[in-house]
Amino acid sequence: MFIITVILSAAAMSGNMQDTDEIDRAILSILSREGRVPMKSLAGRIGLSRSTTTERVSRLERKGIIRGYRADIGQLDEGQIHAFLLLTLKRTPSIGVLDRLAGFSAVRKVSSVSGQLDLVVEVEVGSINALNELRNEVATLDNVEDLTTAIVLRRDIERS
Amino acid sequence: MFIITVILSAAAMSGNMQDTDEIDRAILSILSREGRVPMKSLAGRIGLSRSTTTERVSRLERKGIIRGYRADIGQLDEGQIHAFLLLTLKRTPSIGVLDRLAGFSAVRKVSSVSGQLDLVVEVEVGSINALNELRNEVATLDNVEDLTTAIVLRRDIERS
DNA sequence: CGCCGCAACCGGCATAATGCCGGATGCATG
DNA sequence: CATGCATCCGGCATTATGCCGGTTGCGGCG
Repeated sequence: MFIITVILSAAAMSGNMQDTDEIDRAILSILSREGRVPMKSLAGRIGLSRSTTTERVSRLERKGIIRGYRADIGQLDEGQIHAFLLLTLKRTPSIGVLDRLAGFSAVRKVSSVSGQLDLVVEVEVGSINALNELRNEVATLDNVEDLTTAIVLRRDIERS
Repeated sequence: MFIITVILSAAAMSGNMQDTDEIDRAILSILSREGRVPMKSLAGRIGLSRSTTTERVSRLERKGIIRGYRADIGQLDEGQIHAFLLLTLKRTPSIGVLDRLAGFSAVRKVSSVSGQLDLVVEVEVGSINALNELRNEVATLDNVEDLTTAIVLRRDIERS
């Protein structure tokens, strides 16, 4: 097999398409910080035309590399209580539950995990009452089989 | 101070402005899931005009309640495995365990929690083998009663 | 009690961004 | 050297945005 070297108009570097190349990473880097930036200015920053940039972004979306765009919600009213909700689902791919979870502003992070658990949900609320309400709402979501709540008493180690 | 009551054209209910009212919460709920939705369609969904909706969103941004917009990236840095180690201790508190955990460079975050669990440990390793070794080392630490490992398959939500 | 200011709302118009094409280019392949 | 393919660009009709003035309901004040 020959070495596939593509010199693109002296601007882009070599790249076999396939997955994410240098340009895609630049796009992801920008969009992960400025999710609402217009395609036109994104294009300008990475040095491609608007239509090409749009096409690349759509491809990243289709491929699932960009799963969506989220507004980054700050504290609604000074949340202090952190907790983990450990969820077991009845059926495991559950888009519905994720959508609902994303709707709670208290939800900070959701991870799909292997093992008996299915989701680790990190939440931040302003009061124990709010936590209880959230807990009840999450527990009664369709497809949620089991829910364990663990309130963070102390943050012992936090890096990076 | 008097109660500021705003009756909005028979559509919205009462609400004191000040912070976030019912409508703002609707906006946040939608934007937290669809960060790139056009203002026009956002407006349509919450039942206000485009300009009013835009003004509300800008206010949320100015107030810092919306911190920004992020593209939700799937796998960004490949090769890194994230996992939660859910620890139950024989006796709590246990300074010894925390010291030992801090000694592992793979340990990213440790939270003391209430409930049946005692510690939620977030780790980041380069391979499944590394995770297994780490798991074994942690499990055999003095004072560790039980250890559940949950590998993060996918990061579904991550804010801030 | 009428007037003013304010906050929240709406609609409209010029400008900017988007969606959707067709067409060019470079490269591997038969 | 013709064909297919991936990538890129530009242009035009459509849509969204930024910015403005105008309306409405209500508390404050003379």
